[in-house]
Amino acid sequence: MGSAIKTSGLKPLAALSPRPPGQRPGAARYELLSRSFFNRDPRVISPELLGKVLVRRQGRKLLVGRIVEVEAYLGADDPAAHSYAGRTERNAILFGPPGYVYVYFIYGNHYCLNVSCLPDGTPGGILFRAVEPLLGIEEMARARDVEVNSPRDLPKLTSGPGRLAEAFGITRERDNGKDFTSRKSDLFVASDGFPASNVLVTPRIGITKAVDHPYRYIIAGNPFVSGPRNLINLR
DNA sequence: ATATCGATTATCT
DNA sequence: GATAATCGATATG
Repeated sequence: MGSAIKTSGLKPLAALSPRPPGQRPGAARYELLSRSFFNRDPRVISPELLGKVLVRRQGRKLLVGRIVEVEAYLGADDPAAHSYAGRTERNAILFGPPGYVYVYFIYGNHYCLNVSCLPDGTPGGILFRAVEPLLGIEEMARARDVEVNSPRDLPKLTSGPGRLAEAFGITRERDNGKDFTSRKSDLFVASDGFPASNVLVTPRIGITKAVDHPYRYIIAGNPFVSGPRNLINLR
């Protein structure tokens, strides 16, 4: 506590995350993603999720981040997935209908945000690994207790699954089970018309099982992608 | 720049 | 009792 947070005047790295021509962040029109969008294989959804925006309504404030990195997790075929060993109380959301928020707590410290995929009864999900902050940067900096003095500091806010969860105030207690496709929800995903480009597929990171599968999807070159810069191994 | 390590707790064996 | 879909700090080149 107590460390000053200076964000006044800071803008998102607009050059690196272009919007539709002439559109400013506050003017974005968000189009919700549908239930059927998530009712598919997470490996098909993942690249389409890149470039979409994650939105948190916080009272009057809006927290918005451009999705730049996700990972797909499957069911019985995927030893790295939480659903691999079958349904439990913790992972129940992954076995439910598509488009719902799955949050888990890890390493005694961090929350991670996922969305359920595939039809009711078939497990699968997508882990949100990094977003580029667009709106609510001051609020994110406060939530992270990070000092942002230059654009170079911005990745500290939302680059990494634990970081983005903290920046958006995401916890299991607060958010697990929410409908990701409802505007009534205070946490949802939407399209603002920005088309994802330069999508690259790599092996997933931070796991010890099934490390060979290329199920990590990133916007190549985007500075908010997490992990070592060299971990952009093509497969 | 890369490598290693400690923190801290819910969940599962 | 061990592990974990992580992070931040420290050490070393």
